Amino acid sequence: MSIVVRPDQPAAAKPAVSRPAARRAAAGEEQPAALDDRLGYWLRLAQMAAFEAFNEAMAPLDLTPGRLGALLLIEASPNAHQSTLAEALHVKPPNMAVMLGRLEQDGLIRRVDDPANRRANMLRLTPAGRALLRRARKVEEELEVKLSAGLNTKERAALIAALRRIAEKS
Amino acid sequence: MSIVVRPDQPAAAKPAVSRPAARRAAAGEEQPAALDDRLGYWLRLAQMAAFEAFNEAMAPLDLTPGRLGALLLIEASPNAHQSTLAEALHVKPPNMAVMLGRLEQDGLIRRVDDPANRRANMLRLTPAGRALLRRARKVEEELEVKLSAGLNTKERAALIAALRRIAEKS
DNA sequence: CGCTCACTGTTATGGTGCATAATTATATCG
DNA sequence: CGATATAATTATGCACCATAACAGTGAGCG
Repeated sequence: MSIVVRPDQPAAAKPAVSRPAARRAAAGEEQPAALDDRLGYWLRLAQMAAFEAFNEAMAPLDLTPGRLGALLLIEASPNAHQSTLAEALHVKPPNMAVMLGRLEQDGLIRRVDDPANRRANMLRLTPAGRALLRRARKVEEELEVKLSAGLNTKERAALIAALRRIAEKS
Repeated sequence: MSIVVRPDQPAAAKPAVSRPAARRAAAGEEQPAALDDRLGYWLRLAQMAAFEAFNEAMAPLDLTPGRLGALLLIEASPNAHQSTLAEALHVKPPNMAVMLGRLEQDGLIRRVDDPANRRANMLRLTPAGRALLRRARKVEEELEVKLSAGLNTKERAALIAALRRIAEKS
């Protein structure tokens, strides 16, 4: 992909104005747009591509990253409370509530009153939820393979480690 | 961050950091959290962290990733058309229009009629736009340093290359 | 006990980003 | 000329996310 945009017009007038001499020297030719060696920029584009691929693959299962994340965590930690889940998924409690409401309506999870704390709900997968999760895992594996195509195992691990360091910065 | 949620045990010991699936498997535990060795998952979290850091740093300049990207591209490619810019930034034309409208209102860019095509606008930075860009570059550099802290030059390059490959998959 | 305060979850509400559809003006081509 | 394509814009709707306000419950303390 090209970052530097070429005006349709043969640009008779070069900028001639102050163009910060960042590191244009390395490119040798025209000025690089200063966008394509930015971590944040590629992070954004990569995430968008991954998101799109995910949606496409999971559409038949009616799963979004958030929904799948919730199901996975509920499976891994049955009887977890909503607030705990919300924190783990970086979702605000109000939005967690509506999302779980939909999951429950779809018959994928159940909310069981916690006898030890009648304010709280314990979350559990229904059989349907478990079944969906099995299907999702297959789809997700293929997706992961596609995403990390071109990366060997070691590169992939390094990538995840790097992303993790960035993510855990805040 | 911990992926496996423990509701009952009040997380006696701090969950510490998440544990890679491999280590868990070696430890004989059978239920992996299944979230923390996913490219898509960490991509999302890293992007969120980067986005947050960006917003915080750029708030005084009233810049978003999109706005900054537009300014940078306009600087690099003066007289570019809106549609070209929209494509480069992965923004739909309608949204590009309102965004550029705001940039123009803020006195950062100008829309000049293209004499060769009276439907199109040629985009240029105003002096104020150039000035803001100078400030933004400084902020952005510090930000980039923070983001890639813990990564040496080579690792950073590898990370960007990997992200790029993912982004360009679609 | 009764009061206050913290917590769990929920609903209501608003902003923002992004997408599509429709509109206007211009360009291009048969 | 007339049909179709392009560039930009406006209008509109939706999904996501955040905050605020609320109801029900638990827990500490005089």
